Amino acid sequence: MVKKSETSGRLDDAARAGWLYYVAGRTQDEIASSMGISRQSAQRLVSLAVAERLIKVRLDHPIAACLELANAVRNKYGLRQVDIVPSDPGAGAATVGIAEAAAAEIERWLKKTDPIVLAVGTGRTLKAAVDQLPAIECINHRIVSLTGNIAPDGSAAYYNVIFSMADAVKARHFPMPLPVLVTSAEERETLHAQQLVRSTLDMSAQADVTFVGIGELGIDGPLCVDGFLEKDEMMELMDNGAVGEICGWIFDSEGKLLDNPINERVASAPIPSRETSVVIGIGKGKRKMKAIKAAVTGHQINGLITDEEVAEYLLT
Amino acid sequence: MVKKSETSGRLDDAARAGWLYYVAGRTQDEIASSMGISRQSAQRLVSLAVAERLIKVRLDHPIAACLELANAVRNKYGLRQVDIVPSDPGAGAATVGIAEAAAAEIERWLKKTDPIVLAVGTGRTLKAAVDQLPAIECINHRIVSLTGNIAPDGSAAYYNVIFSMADAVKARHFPMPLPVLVTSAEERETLHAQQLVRSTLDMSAQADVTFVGIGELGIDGPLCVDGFLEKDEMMELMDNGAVGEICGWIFDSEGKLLDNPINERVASAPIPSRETSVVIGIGKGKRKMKAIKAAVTGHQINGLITDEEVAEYLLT
DNA sequence: TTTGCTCATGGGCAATTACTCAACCGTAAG
DNA sequence: CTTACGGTTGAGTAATTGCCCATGAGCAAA
Repeated sequence: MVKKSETSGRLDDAARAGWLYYVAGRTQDEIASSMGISRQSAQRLVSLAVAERLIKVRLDHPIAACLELANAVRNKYGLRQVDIVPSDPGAGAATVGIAEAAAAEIERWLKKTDPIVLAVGTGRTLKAAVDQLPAIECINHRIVSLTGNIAPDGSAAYYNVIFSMADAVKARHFPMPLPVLVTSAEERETLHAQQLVRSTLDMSAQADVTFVGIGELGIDGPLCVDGFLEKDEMMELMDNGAVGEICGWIFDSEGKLLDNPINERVASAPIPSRETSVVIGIGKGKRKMKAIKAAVTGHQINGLITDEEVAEYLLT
Repeated sequence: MVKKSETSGRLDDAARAGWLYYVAGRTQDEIASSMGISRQSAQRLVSLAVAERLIKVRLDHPIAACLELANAVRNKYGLRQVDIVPSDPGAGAATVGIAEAAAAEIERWLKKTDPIVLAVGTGRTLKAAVDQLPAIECINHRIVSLTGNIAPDGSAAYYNVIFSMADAVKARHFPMPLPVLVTSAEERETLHAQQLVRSTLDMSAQADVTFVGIGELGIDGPLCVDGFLEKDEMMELMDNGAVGEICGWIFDSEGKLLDNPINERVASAPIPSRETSVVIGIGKGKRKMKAIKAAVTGHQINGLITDEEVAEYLLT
């Protein structure tokens, strides 16, 4: 009781201070005196509210330039939905902006009243987006993971986003109790034949909407950084024309899935049908340009959330 | 074309600047140089984005709703201070939450360094609040009771809170050595003329801040339960339009003190001026709704601590 | 009880932001 | 051509905010 109530009491104070500051527009001095604390403490509470992600900021204006780019990209590649966020010239964090936009889009789907199946892939950008989600209750929806949640070392993979999502969203969650890569095509068959896995795979195939991160290849790409592939395996893949991956499925610059030993070992569910559902890819930045272009060219995805920089590249 | 596109172009710029500022977290200087404008112009664009409500800020915490309600109630009734605590739909205890909030507010006043006079009324809620107070030493302050401390049967009234307060707070205390109700207006005159009573009454009139419980009428209300009024007296009062009481002072649904024999026998000090001091009423729950609405409507109080349920009722 | 550690606090200061004011630009009316 | 006006700009300045640091309270281990 003591420790708990004190901690949450502090968060309550942070929320109150943050509200007074951002919503009511008071200065930190006013907040301090009205809450009976020092200005510095008020400042700390406000920044705590930000750090704890209690404060959500969203921009409610279609910036003309981004809208035009989005239209052009949608038409050129025949996508169902495109969101472009402004590029941040100063650069920096790879998920600034795009995470908020993706969160807004996820939220839009979750707020539907008709029950939906929402599938999620993996990736740092998607994780950042999910972290932006507010608390939502949507008990009618089901959320299913396309990718396994077990890393090469046997631990739960950090960037498996479905668990982060479960923190914020009250809906039924279906993780995929598999490694991301298995040792052989035969092992994959065996594992996928299990009843529990089978039903999750079936559900993912019925997804109404899917959010996936788009990963670039290279020794700095997620597959290597997270230890799924060795450096030399990666080099060989790239020599064979691989440029990107979604949920571990590796594709070439045409967006065709490669017919190689790695893809035979990917235990992820297939990317849901682009005919019957909306599959939204998320990614931005120079390093992902080629992968994104390939994904939209080969129709691995039919929706895209990215930034101006990538959008302009897609239009060249 | 010229005027229109320039205006919307300006809004676009504002949106972009606002995005860079709030979402990307860049400084106005950085925004200025990246957009090729002066720092002042960047600042203007950011504030324009706020003024045009392009920037939506949301606080993702249960307390946000309470703060919104508090603001609305404060504005609607012209109150100086409003605190709203979350309603606890499940639990029944009438003092859950509100007591802690009231205690925090009392503490805030007691921590002031300038000497103040703090007046207290009576009531179960106020008692519960005072029980939440930590030990404080504030020898510069004076605490004065508005109500008598003698019950109808001659015992010390349990819900006279000043004695509970004395347990926790080291400050000079001034109880009111009177019954709550006397037998006639004449007796009240006589008692109030006593030197000791006189000086306490004078002090209460100078209160900087006052905390009072708001009591509902009815045969289950405090005046009946504690034996101050008989059932038939209560029925008659209610027939005459009485809906609530503060320190025994009975008022109608407009918040006007009733001109009746009961009020002539109330020995409590008058409620301190709402012009010169802060008078904070405390109460929550369905049964007190009418009384609370009357009290704020008739400006018997200019501050309020209550719960969401009552706040919503006050706004209808 | 002492010691060492963590963490919240408030003071102080530098960075950042908001506001005021005079000047300026383009336009339209006289 | 002049004048008045609405709106914008940059400079300057006051207000506000972010951050570092010394301090002290609280607490657990010795």
